[in-house]
Amino acid sequence: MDTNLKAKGELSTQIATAIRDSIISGALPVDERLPSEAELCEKFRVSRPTVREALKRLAAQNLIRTLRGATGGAFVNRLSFEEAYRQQITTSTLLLSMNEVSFETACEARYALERACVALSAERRDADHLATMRAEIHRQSQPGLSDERFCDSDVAFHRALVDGAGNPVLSYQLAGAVEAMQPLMNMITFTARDRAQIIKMHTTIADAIEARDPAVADASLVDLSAYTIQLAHDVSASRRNKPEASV
Amino acid sequence: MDTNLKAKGELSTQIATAIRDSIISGALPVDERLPSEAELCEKFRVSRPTVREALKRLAAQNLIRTLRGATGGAFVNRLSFEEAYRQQITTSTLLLSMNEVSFETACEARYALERACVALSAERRDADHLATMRAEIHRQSQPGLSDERFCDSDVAFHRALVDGAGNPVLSYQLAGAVEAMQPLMNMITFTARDRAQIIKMHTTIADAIEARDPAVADASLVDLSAYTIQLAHDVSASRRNKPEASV
DNA sequence: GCATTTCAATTGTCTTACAATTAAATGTTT
DNA sequence: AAACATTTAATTGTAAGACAATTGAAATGC
Repeated sequence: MDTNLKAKGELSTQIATAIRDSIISGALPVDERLPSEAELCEKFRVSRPTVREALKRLAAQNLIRTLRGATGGAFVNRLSFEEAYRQQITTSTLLLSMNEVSFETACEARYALERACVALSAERRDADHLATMRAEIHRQSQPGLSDERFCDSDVAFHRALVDGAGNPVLSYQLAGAVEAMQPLMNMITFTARDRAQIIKMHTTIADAIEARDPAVADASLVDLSAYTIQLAHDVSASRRNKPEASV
Repeated sequence: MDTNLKAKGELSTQIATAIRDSIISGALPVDERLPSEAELCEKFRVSRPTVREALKRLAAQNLIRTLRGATGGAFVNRLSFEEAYRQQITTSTLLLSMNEVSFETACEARYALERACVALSAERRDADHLATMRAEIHRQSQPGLSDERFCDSDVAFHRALVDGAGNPVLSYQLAGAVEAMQPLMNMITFTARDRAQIIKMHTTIADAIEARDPAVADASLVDLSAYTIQLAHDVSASRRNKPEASV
């Protein structure tokens, strides 16, 4: 670990950066224990609160975990795909909510990325992925299902579709796109008729995946994309006509 | 801001979570000033170092920025696409380096995602994107270019290709995939012959984008993907044959 | 040999104090 | 009166020391 800090910005920031660099460069391998806070104070010649603020920054990025007790301390975290998923979902969600991204733009991105997976998924999906997709379709067909549950199931369906590609990097990238869309999707209250349409398209996709037919799977995903955007248009149009009802 | 903390985990974590929830829910809008540290101490009934650790966590996620001075304080940050790019790149880089993702897997993901953009890019690219692509191809053709600069230019080329789709969400998603690959790409030392091949493929792609021909652009991207993976195979094979030279 | 207790190391939190920074208020000079 | 310099107040940044909480390991007792 390099204890020579660049003379720029606040101390806690500099220390956090120095440790982060050591982690990224591999100088501090996964599960390695960092020096205790007291030792870090000596190394960097700063007080303990300053060191702690630096460590909290790293903890917020899941780069380290801290344990109390005799054998406690700060340890380098392995950034798991699970944690990366979560981070990406929250980042994507904030990005969409803070930058007034239109539904069309987000939707286009989502389906474009998802189309990148279907060909691979049609080739490689195993029985589990297919079973999950069928199960979610069945869940979506149940009459009493709330809108929220329907959307959850929708996400699960597409997640299985993406995971079928068997590429964890792809799954990680898609997680943000798909899940961050959910709040926007929830704004569209599906009617029973809409649900029937969507379930039909899901079934077509599942059939194509089962038949290992990438072309049909891709085509039906394009249909679903167009239909979703059309739905959004209809909703926003009806809201413009009846603005008083759009509370 | 909800000052009722759930009795779980550490105080600084709870406070950070409470404030973060307020930001995500929109209760604290962008550029809103948070209460001063002293006020937060009173609200949450904790000491100032604890409040500060919580604020540092949020600062590490770019959720807030802090300014010193009379009118200083912590302000809610607008999460810009730029910052989201950077976060995603570091996350993706760590993910790839810590989880022993194979070059094939990462490469497959990257090109699959990129293929999702070319069709849109062929439709929508403007003169600037095309000019950037041409300029980078020209740069790549220069004889004395170092391997590192060549890779930089490669990234810039693909970045322009992706940006041509005119969808910031897509650009954001791709940034991580493309840039995180660079360290892996750097492991492959391109020979002059390899460079000529790659430049040829880049030219084919640029021509197709200029002609607004999605099918040809997609096909040449597939070629480039296959060639890159082949190169990686060759490199790893030659390393297996001469392990003593792979220091 | 096993269970219990004690202990020591470490992080979590609190208190108090002071330094650094910044903008506004105030005073001073032209 | 206006421009400039100074002071002041608010706020974050850093420091030092203390104590509490936690936890594994060592010492102790049976």
